[in-house]
Amino acid sequence: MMKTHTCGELRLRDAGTPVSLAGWVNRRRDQGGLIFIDLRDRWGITQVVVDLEAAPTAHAVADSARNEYVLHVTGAVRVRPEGTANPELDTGDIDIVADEIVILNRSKTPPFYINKDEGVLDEALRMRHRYLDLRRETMQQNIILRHRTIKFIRDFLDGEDFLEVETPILFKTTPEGARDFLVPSRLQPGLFYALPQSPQQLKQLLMVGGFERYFQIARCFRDEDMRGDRQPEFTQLDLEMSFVEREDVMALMERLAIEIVKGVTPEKRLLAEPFPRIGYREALEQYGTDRPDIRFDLRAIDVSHIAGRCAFPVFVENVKSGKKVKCMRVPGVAGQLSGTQLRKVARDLENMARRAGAKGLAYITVPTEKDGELRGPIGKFFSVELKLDLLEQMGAEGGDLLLFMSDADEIVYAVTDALRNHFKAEMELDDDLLAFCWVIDFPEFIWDEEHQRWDPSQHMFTMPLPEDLHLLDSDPGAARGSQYDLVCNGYEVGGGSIRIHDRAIQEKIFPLIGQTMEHAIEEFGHMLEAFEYGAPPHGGMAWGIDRLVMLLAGSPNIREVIAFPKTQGGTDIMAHAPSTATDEQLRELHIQLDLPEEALVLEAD
RNA sequence: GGGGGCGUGGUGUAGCGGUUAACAUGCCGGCCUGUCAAGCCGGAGAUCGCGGGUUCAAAUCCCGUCGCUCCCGCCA
Repeated sequence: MMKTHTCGELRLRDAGTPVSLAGWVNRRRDQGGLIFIDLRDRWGITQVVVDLEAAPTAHAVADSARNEYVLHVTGAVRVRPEGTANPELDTGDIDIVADEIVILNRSKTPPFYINKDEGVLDEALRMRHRYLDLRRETMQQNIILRHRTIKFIRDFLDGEDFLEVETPILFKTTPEGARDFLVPSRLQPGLFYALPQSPQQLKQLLMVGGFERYFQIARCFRDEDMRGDRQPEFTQLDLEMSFVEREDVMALMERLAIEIVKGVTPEKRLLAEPFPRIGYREALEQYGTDRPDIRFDLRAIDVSHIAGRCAFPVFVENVKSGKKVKCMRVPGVAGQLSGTQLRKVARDLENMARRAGAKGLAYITVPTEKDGELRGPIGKFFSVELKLDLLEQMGAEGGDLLLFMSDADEIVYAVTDALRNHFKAEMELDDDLLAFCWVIDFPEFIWDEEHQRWDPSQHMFTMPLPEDLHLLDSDPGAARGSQYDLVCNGYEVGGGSIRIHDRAIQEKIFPLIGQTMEHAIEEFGHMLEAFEYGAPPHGGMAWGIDRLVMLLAGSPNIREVIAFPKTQGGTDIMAHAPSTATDEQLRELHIQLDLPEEALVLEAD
């Protein structure tokens, strides 16, 4: 080995030890006769001192070294002279007096700073030189954190008797409902593999295969548009258990989540333990989304029974026709604003509501003085008695801004979500606070207007809640699934369900979701057949590892915790993927291109 | 498919109709034996993403385009 020690481990106790270190020049300080080099590796930084008189050859080498050069240093550990220790460095009590320095490799001047964190850097530049970006301390820490998280999960599940089993990447379309990535088969002309959107089918078949407790750190592929929390390929903790009910899986998974946080990022705090459980319907009604960030308490509250009696015609008519009037209380804001400022804020919020589909956004402000009038365009429509009812219902205090939404449910949800996200951005929430919650009682199906049929809200193998099984025949829309989603700080970090292991129930699902039995058998016949050979009751969960690590790292997006992520356009601008195939390759695959005119092969820059 | 943001020396920014295109840092050279964001002195480095238009005059205004990004659709 070229190194006797890492650059992060030498201390006072090592004084006098002869050592060999190797790493990158993080920074060089040339004093003339004395040169200091901060040598960096992934474990830390150690200061190397080179004395012109004591080691003239080493000094000459150090003189020519530059940032990011790769050096091998031989010397001895010495306690730093009185008053020159650096408390900022773990190794700051000592330095290495170099006897010999070898340049293992030189480096061009890097295109961006590796030795200091400048905050926001152009992502295209970072991606083009990702191997350099990865040298930066934050990226090193993120990737290390990712490793530790996955290691922790493996150890935990191993301790719970789970087996890690690999499943194919070249497989067949899976029932998640996203667009598949296809891989043409050379041996079977005209046929295609689909990359798995998740190992969903395979893990269920592993249960039929008798393994009882399976997990996998599995790469998954979905050909959909990107977001900050979505990549076309991403990593799941995929997991399945036999002979369990919903509570068994949830309890184990909750314990895993808590232990990950405590074991991997002990500096983080959990908002609540046990994790709160929120019904899907309740989540939509109060937060406007099925993945609420419960670190802050802005909620939409139904005030139809009050607003329906006020004199504002819109509210009265909406309530009469069965629509709700919802109210969101924004504490304090109005009290701090002048009339002009308030009207501007209200106008901006209203525009936001319109973009979310609403026709408008009514508001009132609560007076700071007792017995004051409600202000705002619709304040005058509330009598004194109604005003008191409203303020009590909302728990409103002087200076609060009350926002009113009244429209079709979906629009009110969208507005609620948009408003919450807007205020969230202004609130500077604490990233060290992890607000996990479970969202449960999802509907088994969601109505698809476009295709006029039911769609599985999770996937077609999700078992309805036992008490709702009878609804499959009478009122499928009312049937709840056994699904559970694990949400943290507004991100869905995982989800799972108890699966259907009974072919009879499975066969009821297909026609409801517009699948003919013939088609179902063609695509999923192997599943149906497997269920006929003693499939055990089973259920499981899949976690988005990228999102989980992102939250643990406090990163703004999952690209920060993925070594080589893709851009929003699905490309890798370092390696230029995707790229064209040669005619030869295409011929072997029996593929002809039929490109739209404008797509004359854009080789990424 | 749609809406928004950004693009100026290597990097991060300023400039927003007439400037020698500014500042910091980095880079190159010199000085310096206890620095650690080292310091001091000197120097090089930008056709302002690209194309077109408006104008006597464009980094600046307009249109288009490319790249990155945020969001909606899509996707759990």
